[in-house]
Amino acid sequence: MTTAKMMTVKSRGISILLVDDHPVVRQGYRRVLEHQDDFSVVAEADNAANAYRAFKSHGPDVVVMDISMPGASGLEAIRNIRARDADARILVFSMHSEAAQVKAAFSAGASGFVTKGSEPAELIAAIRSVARGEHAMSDDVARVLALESLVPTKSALDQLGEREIEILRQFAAGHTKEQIAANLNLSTKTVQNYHYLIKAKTGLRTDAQLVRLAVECGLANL
Amino acid sequence: MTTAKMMTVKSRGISILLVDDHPVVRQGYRRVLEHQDDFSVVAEADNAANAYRAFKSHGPDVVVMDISMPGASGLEAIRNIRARDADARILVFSMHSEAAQVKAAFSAGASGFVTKGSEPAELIAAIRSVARGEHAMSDDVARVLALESLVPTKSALDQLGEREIEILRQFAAGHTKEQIAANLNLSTKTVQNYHYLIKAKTGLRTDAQLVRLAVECGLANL
DNA sequence: AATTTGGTCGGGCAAATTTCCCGACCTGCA
DNA sequence: TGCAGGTCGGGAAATTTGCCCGACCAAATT
Repeated sequence: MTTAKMMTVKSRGISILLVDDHPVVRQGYRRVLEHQDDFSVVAEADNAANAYRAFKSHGPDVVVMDISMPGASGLEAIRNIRARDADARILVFSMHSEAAQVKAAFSAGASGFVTKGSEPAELIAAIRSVARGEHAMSDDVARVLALESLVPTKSALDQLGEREIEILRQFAAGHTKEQIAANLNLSTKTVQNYHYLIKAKTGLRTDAQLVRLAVECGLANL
Repeated sequence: MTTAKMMTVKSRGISILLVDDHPVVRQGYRRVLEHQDDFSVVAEADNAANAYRAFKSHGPDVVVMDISMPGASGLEAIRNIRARDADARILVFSMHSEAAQVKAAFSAGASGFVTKGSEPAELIAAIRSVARGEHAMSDDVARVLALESLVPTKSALDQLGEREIEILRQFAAGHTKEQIAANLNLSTKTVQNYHYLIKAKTGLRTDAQLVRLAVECGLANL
């Protein structure tokens, strides 16, 4: 819709904002990307807040963002950026390729999703795609998503309700059932019941497995 | 001891084997490192087994390795490589900087430890150091290690016995107490007692917190 | 309007587990 | 020789889990 203003800023290349909390990793991407003649990394950020600031001041064509960052979720950053500019093109670049995480990213407003397990060429192609206003994802992500759209609900997480997910998140974060109950204004018994329900629905037996599930699905960090 | 053979291979630069399970990340490092005139990345590997093979066939001056890899632990890879060549120089390049993980890496035979949160210059300097046969670590790692050598036993893990650590590891991996008991030829009761003891010693209350502790200390992956 | 569906919230109760405390064994060490 | 500390498990009370149930409410169906 309002792509005109973009055009005025730069006529030939694709300007990129890099967001990742690891300096060396950022440097690496920067070199990989700048090896392309038409790419130019105009800014970097190491957290969600700085990403938003950098986006405001540089208005890059594409934001390449690692969503697993300390503090505010990368999803938050995506929402913030999109709230300010509904035309922003954000390509998330993640370690994992859980269907739930991918969906969350897209529904937060991302235009693409590439895993760190992809070949550099895939990343580069994806950046070109989202710069063109298209959506893009790496092959492995597409496969996971396709597979889970065929098989009823393979992802184990979307068979969980809103409340269950919230409790799982807090549980994985290390909170006691009493703390969770207090946080959500529930009785301890209810939290216990949810805890049981979550295990029943996911088929998991151990609390440790629940934590791993939560981490894999991007509900918890570390 | 056997540094002579190294000398014959290349007389001027530092040859490097890159080990990381993410292709794009590897590409990034490769570019960062090859930007240095005297560095040359002679091989890459995406897991522990390939790392060992690549080391055998290329005999690089320095191995730069991410230890958080799927399958066999990176620590295992370090031990394997050092078992074959006690002179091998391995620089581990990790996300975390937990004292326990750092110690584990060094006792496995690593020559250096740099976190991904470090500046590229630190990585480069560290590679030069270990190539010279010295030990190296990034500032943040040094700080963590120094701090924990000053404070009695802050690291929560070294107050745990051998057996307790093993049980914590298996527990964090998602195994049931019964499975753990079976694996170690113990009664379920004993495993329960250890589980209780671990929580008592670490001051942790929740199973989820135990998992996080284990992951932070490099006992478990993911 | 009536009903079905599904998420949320919690009580109840038997069975299982946790929480502590205890004793026994073995090893290294002073 | 004796003590400290890691390993292994029993016992008993307190707590939690596993599973089932009913109640409420909101949205979707009929």
